[in-house]
Amino acid sequence: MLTVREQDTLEFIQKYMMEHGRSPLLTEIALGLGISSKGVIHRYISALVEAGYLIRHPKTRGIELLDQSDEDALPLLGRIAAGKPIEAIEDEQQLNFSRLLGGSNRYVLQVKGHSMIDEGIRNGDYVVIEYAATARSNQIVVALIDENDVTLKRIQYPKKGCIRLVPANKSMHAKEYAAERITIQGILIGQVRFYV
Amino acid sequence: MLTVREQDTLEFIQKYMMEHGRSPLLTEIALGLGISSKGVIHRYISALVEAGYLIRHPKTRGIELLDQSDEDALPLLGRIAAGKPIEAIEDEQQLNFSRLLGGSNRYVLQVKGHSMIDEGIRNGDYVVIEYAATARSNQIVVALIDENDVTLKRIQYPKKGCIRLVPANKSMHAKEYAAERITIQGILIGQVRFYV
DNA sequence: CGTAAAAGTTCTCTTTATGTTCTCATTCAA
DNA sequence: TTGAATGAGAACATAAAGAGAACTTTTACG
Repeated sequence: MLTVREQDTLEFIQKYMMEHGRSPLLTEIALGLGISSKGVIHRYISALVEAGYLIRHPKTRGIELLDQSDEDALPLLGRIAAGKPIEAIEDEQQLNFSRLLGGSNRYVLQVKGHSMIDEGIRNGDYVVIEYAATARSNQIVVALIDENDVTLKRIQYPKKGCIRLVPANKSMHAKEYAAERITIQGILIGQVRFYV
Repeated sequence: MLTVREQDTLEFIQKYMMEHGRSPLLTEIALGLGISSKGVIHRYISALVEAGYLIRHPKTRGIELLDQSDEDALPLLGRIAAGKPIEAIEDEQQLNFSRLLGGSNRYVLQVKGHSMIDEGIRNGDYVVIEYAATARSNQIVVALIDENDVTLKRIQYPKKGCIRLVPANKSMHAKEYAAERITIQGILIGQVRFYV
C-alpha cells in the first residue's frame, strides 16, 4: 500500500515517461511535486522499487517502470454523448489500435495547415496513410502535384484524364488538374490527435 | 538505456543518414552536437553499438544503423515515394502510439453527436480518456451530470462552487452547474478516427 | 606500390550533475 | 506519548560529459 506521496511520485514518473520517453531526474520529480530535497524523492523511489512498481538502475535517469497490461488496445467503455447528455454504457469491448498499426505499408504524416478542417483534420494532427498508387473517387489521398507539392485532399474524377482535388474547407476551392500532373502517394487510413 | 547525449548522437546519425545516404564522420557528429572532441563521440558510438542500435565497420563512415522498428509505431514523415520529402520533422522519426496506449488508467469512448465539432471531434470518433477526478480550466473532460448523464465538454470554473461546461459548437450554448452536480470522470488524452 | 593526410581508436584528466545515505525537524493521528 | 509520513538539507560517491594528446588504421594520390 503506497502512501499519498509515493503515489504522487509514481504518477509523476509515469506521466513524465509518457511525455519524454525517458525517466525523470530526482530533482525533476522533486520540482514537479513541490519538494526541495532530492533525498526525499530517493526515499519514495526506494519504496516504489520495494513495492514492485519500479526497477532502478544505478544511473542517471535510471528508473524503469514495471508495466502490467501492454496491449495495443484500451477498454472501450461505451459511447459518450457529445451532443445532448445521453449515455448508455454497453458491454465492454476493446478498441484495437492495430487497425491503424497493421500493415507494413503505412506511414504517418503530420498535417500542416487548415485545408481539411471541415473533415475534422486540424493543423498538427497526425494522419496514417497507406501506400497506394490509385484511389477511388471521394477517398482522401496524399497527392503529389507536379512532382513538387504534397497535399492531403479528397480526390474526384470529374472527367477522363482529369483529377479534381477538393479541400475540406469552405474558404478554399477545389482545383482540377490534368491526370498526369498528379501522383497518388497514399490513402488516408486514420487520424490521430494528442492532447497531451 | 541511453544517456541524453547518446540519444542525441543516435538521432544525429539517423538524421544525417536520411539526408546524405551515408554515415557521418565522427568530427561531423561532434560538430553537429557542439562537441570539440571526436574521442567523446567515439565513446558514445561504442555505447550505441553496445546497446544494439548500431553496427560499426572498421572504416571511414563505417556506421550502420540497425532497424529499431517499434511495434507500436509507424514511420513518421520518412520519405514520400518519388516526390520530394514533405517537411523533415525535428526529432521524431517514429510516431509512437504508446503515447496513447501507455498508462493503465485509460479507456476509450466513442463520440456520439456533434457538440465538439469545432474541436475537430466528430460523431463516431474515438477519444482516449485518462481517469482523473479533477481538471484544470479549459481542459476537455468527461463529465457526469447528476450521476446520470455523461458528456464530453470543455470545463471552466467561472466562480466558486460553479462549473461551466462548454461545447465546441457555435450552435450550442455553454451551461453552468453547481459544482456538486458534476463529477469529472476523466481528461481527454487523444482522439482517433478510422477511415477504413 | 609508398607516402602523407585524414579518420578512427584509446587513453588520461577534469568538471559538473546526479544519485545515495545520512541526520534532524515537523505534523498528525492512534 | 509514540510512530508513521513528510520534508529539509548536508556530506559523500558515482555517473555523465567533455577536452585533448598520442597512437593506429584508412584513404587518397603521386
